[in-house]
Amino acid sequence: MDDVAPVLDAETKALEAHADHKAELRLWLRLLTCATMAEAEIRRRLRERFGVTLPRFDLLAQLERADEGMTLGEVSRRMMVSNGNVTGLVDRLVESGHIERFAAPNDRRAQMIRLTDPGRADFRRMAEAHEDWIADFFAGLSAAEIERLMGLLGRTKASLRSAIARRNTK
Amino acid sequence: MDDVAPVLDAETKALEAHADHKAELRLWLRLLTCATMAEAEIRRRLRERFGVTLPRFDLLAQLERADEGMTLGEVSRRMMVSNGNVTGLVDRLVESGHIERFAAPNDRRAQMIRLTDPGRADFRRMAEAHEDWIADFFAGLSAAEIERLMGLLGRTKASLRSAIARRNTK
DNA sequence: CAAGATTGACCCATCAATCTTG
DNA sequence: CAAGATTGATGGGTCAATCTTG
Repeated sequence: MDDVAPVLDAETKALEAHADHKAELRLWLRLLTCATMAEAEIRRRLRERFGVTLPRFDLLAQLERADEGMTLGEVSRRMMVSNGNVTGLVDRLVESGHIERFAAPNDRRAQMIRLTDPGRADFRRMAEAHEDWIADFFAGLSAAEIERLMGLLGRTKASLRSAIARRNTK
Repeated sequence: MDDVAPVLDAETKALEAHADHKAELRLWLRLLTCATMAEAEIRRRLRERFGVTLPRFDLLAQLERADEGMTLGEVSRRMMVSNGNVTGLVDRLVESGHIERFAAPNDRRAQMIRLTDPGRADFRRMAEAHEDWIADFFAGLSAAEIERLMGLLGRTKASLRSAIARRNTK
């Protein structure tokens, strides 16, 4: 017994200091793989078939249902990216003719942007193809499986929110 | 009836040309949100607590169980990023002292890299914290839920693979 | 010629600093 | 001083071109 006890103690100690969480780690890697595979394929197809990048597509999507246009700050908040990032994206989308800048009424600090007519037409084609691609990505799942996955990912999202909120209090 | 039929026809036509796939689209957005939230939080914590970026952490992780080192090409394939990208990452990790370059035996074209001793020690601390963070992210799910999610994501991954394979044949 | 690595052009992302306006 | 936008430094990603070596 003398030669066994130290090993058990070491394992117990390790378990207290740093418990094993292989199941969660494997789940995270699988979730990440699915998201990365799909996103890479979307980028590839947007580039190949429409000559556009995903961030540009995302910005156009934000703009599509804002007929009056939006300020750059609003785009930045909705896309959850930095202010400076939006400035550069907007520069390039103005350059390509998809959107146009105009001054905000009532606030001389703010720039607003909106889709041009060709920009809107171009985006509609892309959005339609995009929706078809996504449907194809999940074509191997039944409607019931899609439903269950939605539910579990909803629970995951809530769990993530809590964990991220906990961060700032430790 | 005369005023109803045209509407039905229009809907039928739209359905044929471009079926509606809202459930899949919502599922994709939710999956993407989960992955993005978790990844952003991991980047934030790696930066705040260890002063390291996620790509650097990923490269160190690839290297950890290759005591003999790896070629840059092998790292590139495993991380699924381009060759040129790896060159830059390696430059910065050599600069910070985490890894070292050496010439491959038997092939004078190839560069190899391996962890330095301090690099390995640093990575071990990060990896342990990383595993704890992930466990915390999924703390709101039961073991059974984790199991079901793993299964559904496995099916999703398979569906994605098929869809991506289908791409090149259309 | 093909494969390993590097380089340069470009895009996307962050942050910190700055300028203008409320 | 706050907030909206821009700029510059830095890091990470792609691709195409190049150089060396198998």
